[in-house]
Amino acid sequence: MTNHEVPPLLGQIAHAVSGAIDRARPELAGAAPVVRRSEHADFQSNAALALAKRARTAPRGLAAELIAHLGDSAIGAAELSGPGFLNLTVPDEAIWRQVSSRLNDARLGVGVPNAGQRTVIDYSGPNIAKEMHVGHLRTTIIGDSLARVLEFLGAEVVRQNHLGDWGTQFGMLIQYLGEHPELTWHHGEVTGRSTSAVSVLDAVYKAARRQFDADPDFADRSRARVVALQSGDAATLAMWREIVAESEKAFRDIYDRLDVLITPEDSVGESFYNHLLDGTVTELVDAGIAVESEGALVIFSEEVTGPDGEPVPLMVRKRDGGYGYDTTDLAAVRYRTGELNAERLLYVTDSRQALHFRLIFEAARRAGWLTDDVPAEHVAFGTVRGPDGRPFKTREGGTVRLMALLDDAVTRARAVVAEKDPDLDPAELTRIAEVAGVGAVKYADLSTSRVKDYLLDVDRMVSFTGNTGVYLQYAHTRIRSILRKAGNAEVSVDPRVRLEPAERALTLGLDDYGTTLAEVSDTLEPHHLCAYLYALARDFTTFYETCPVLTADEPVRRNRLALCRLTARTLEHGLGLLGITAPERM
RNA sequence: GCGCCUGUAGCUCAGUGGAUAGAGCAGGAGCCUUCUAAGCUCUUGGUCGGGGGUUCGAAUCCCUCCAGGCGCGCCA
Repeated sequence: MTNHEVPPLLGQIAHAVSGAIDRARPELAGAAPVVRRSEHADFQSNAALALAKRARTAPRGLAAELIAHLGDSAIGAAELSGPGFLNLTVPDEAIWRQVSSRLNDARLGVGVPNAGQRTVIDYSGPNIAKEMHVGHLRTTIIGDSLARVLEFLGAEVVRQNHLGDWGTQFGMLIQYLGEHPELTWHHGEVTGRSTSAVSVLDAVYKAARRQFDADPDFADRSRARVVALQSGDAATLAMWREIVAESEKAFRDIYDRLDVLITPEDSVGESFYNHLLDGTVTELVDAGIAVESEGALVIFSEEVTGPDGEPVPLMVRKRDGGYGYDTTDLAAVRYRTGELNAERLLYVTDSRQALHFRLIFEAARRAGWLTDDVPAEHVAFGTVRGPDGRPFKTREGGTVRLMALLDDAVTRARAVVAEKDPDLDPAELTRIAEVAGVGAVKYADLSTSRVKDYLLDVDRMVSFTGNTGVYLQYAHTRIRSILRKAGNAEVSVDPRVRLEPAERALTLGLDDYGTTLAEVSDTLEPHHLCAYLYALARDFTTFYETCPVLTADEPVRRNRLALCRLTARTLEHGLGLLGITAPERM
């Protein structure tokens, strides 16, 4: 196994066309070669069309010049077509060698363009003592996939789970629990998969809220409890810590089941920043960025105005002297760049917070915590809606618990799997149903562009036909089946074998993997990876239908086995970067 | 009022200024003595919200209008 990058053919071709441009028209040196995959050949270059005007010549003539200057390159054949397209074909041998090199590389020949880039990703961020619901699904799944992709591309990823673990609501919760010692809410005391300490706490919180609104004496005691918490009263803090710990156990169950990589060590909640808030505010005041207004301390935006035409403020310190989330987020930027040495900051939250982060980033730049070479990006995503187009809710109008959604998906997956293969032993059935059900939920979420509202339809997700996570898993198991039957032997490639059309499409697709991952890194859109893997699985299926593997004569058989192995590895790896398991059989 | 986002087939969605706008689902017709039929083949279906403009070329870039969603100081 090697461990170095295998440059994609597309890049090699682009380089060759660039060279031709430089030689044919030195005054155009450096112009983009505009090379793409093509329906009419392996690749096409549209450079002549784009450059004809600058070169003061007809596109077809310029295209012909480029062909003449291609010289000795990776290109096998270049053909002039239409108004000035260059149709470029790569020799079969060169394509087979790509397969061979990738197969022999531990990283499938993918490079590390993000090498060493310290990237802080803020995602998931559930609230302590509250159930995780479908609203947390997107941030958790998208953030986790991005973390995996960036990490694979060499970035030093720092996950930050910005837990909602601080605030006045804990006063009433702690007070209520203290007044009701008969309540059982600890992890060990609560049984059943769909109940947990946090679901009990969620209910307790609602009860506390009701009493808070109805009983002025309790409200007073709760306010006193908030003061006790903030001033560090030992007993109150102990209770708070217990609540946080119990909640984190429940989150852990969800994260385990979702198979996401975030760990307790990544939990850096709002409370963590408490000791940094005073310093943060002082710095902002000293720099003249934060100013007093109506008794509060605010930062007025220099870019955005509100309904009254006045600059929109960030609330740095409330009139009552307290700090809100604006201050916490400012402190977090300062900490992440100053202490964690972040070179890239990502925030995976819903799109409604777009203005908030715009203001935070603007203020952080003015304060010098963010500089031009440290990009801070709000990785926004749309609202989760139900099949009726309205925000996803239960029939009663409540939020849908994430664990209940997963239970539902897995239960339905189990029914489908049992129907497809009635002889499956129960343990295997359970395993496959889990992987298929959870995979379906994740794939459905990751496979559309983030920013649009996301329509969550469990029926559609677990129908398991067409463009779903299961299609990819199924393609992978079919390949594994072939490889098992072939004895899982080491494979080698004979580059002299002629490529069938289906093999050609598959190999050119396999060559695009690293390019696709780089695109995900640039756009922070995991759906590009989904689309890539789906196309790859389709290309494999066409190959599977038209090119027999096990019954083929040598050396065709060996080459096809190599293609199977590389496709299986690419699918498995790509699914892995989406956080989806690729089982051996299903 | 201002700002951000969205508008592509009946439905859900792709679509880096390039050749005939693509998938899946749904509808119609077929394919299992042959590597897993969770699959495959064929087929029906489009004024790319409307109108201008830039360009040899626009779903894509610019302007404008329409429709929907979200946001705009003491909740996160």
